[in-house]
Amino acid sequence: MPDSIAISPPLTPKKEEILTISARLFAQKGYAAVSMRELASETKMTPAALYHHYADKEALYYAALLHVFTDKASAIIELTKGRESSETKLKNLILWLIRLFSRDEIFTLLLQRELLDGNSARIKLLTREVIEPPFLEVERLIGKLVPNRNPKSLAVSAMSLILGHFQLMPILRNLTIEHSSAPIIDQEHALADTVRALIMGQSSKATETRGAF
Amino acid sequence: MPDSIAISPPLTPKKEEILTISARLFAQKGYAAVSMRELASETKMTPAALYHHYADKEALYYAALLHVFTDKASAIIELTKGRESSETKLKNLILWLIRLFSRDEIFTLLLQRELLDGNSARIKLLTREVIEPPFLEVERLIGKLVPNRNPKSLAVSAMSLILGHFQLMPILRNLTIEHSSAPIIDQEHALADTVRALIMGQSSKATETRGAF
DNA sequence: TTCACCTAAACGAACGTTCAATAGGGAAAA
DNA sequence: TTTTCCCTATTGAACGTTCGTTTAGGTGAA
Repeated sequence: MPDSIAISPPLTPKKEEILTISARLFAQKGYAAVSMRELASETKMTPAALYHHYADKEALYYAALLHVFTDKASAIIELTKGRESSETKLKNLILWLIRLFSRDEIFTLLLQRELLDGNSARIKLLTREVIEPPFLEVERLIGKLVPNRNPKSLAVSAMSLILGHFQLMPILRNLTIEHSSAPIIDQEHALADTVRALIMGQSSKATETRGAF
Repeated sequence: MPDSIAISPPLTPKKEEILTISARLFAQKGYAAVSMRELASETKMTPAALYHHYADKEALYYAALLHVFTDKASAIIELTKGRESSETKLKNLILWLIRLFSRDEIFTLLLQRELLDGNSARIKLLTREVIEPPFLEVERLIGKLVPNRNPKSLAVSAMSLILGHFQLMPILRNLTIEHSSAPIIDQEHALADTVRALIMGQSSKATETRGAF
């Protein structure tokens, strides 16, 4: 048994640093708008040194995607194994899912860009590593809690609501909404309440007590 | 009084053709991934001819944005002036909003890209011309129909749900969902039912009769 | 004649990428 | 211990291509 658990990606510290910085740049500006020279400059290397670690720009981009996406949903297992009620599990799962996006901007940006420009293989990676695990668990809990409705379409709606919320963020700042001032943790809980209301099919008073987004 | 109503953009047919083709390319590949030579080739001109009509690439891109976004939400006036009940108005408004995205892929792609890369001025354009008009009307109707809840946060959630649904589309094809086969008009109504259920705070049986997405 | 519209050709800059050369550090040989 | 060797990591420089853009000149309708 090896000391380290992560044996799948044998990343040297240097490679890890490259991928972290590359992921940030690709997330902020998009694939086509980032040059190898800029990546080299940010990682304090020459372009030629970059090519020693990765065959070309696309390989570097894909490695950065893997670095950010792989095992992103692995923490789900913790949430589903507990002794809590299904209702509590769903609540925790939704909150965990929301924090996945709200607390990792680079991850969220890369995901949004991949949804626009990802080819079939990359969309499959995204589905398998990020979306599907929480989706299946949400669907399972809905089947238990709200059996008279279609769990699949309801789970899709829940994911859409969460994703759409973060997609809409840049516009919310222009809609004269008093949300921005609220602490992040309150915004997370408010969104979680809305998602739960959508699933349970009843208005939760919590959205009132917690205020708007 | 001129014959034509649209006096704001005095677009020649040639310019209109340029903008239509440019909007398609920018929507499909993104600003940085489209070259002036490609735009010239698609419009059957030389690059230099393109520069006769637009000062530079950014001006052309912004003009294409204006062409696609401007007055996109003007049809709302028709929906709000009628004699129908507020409930019917809301229903029609939601359906109209959904069709805005589902029946104009170029518009939807440009909007999603602008939400990622748009600067402050462009986000404001997007807000003013596209998002805010239906948003305010949805908010107003919610205030009438569900007065005990926060209209603003509920309207935001409705918009998020719709936008997120189309953002999630590429992944739905990988989630083994039986939705894709359904006619577009049924998908539109199913989504509309979900949005109304979110607003009215009750599960609508319609999502069952119409099936999943 | 004029002027909007177009062309061919080229500009310098930036792009992705390659290559020969070299520095550095640990293992192997002396 | 010292020397040799080797391999990884890195460099400066350059390759050819494509980029956004400009220039000088042409064409055809009013």
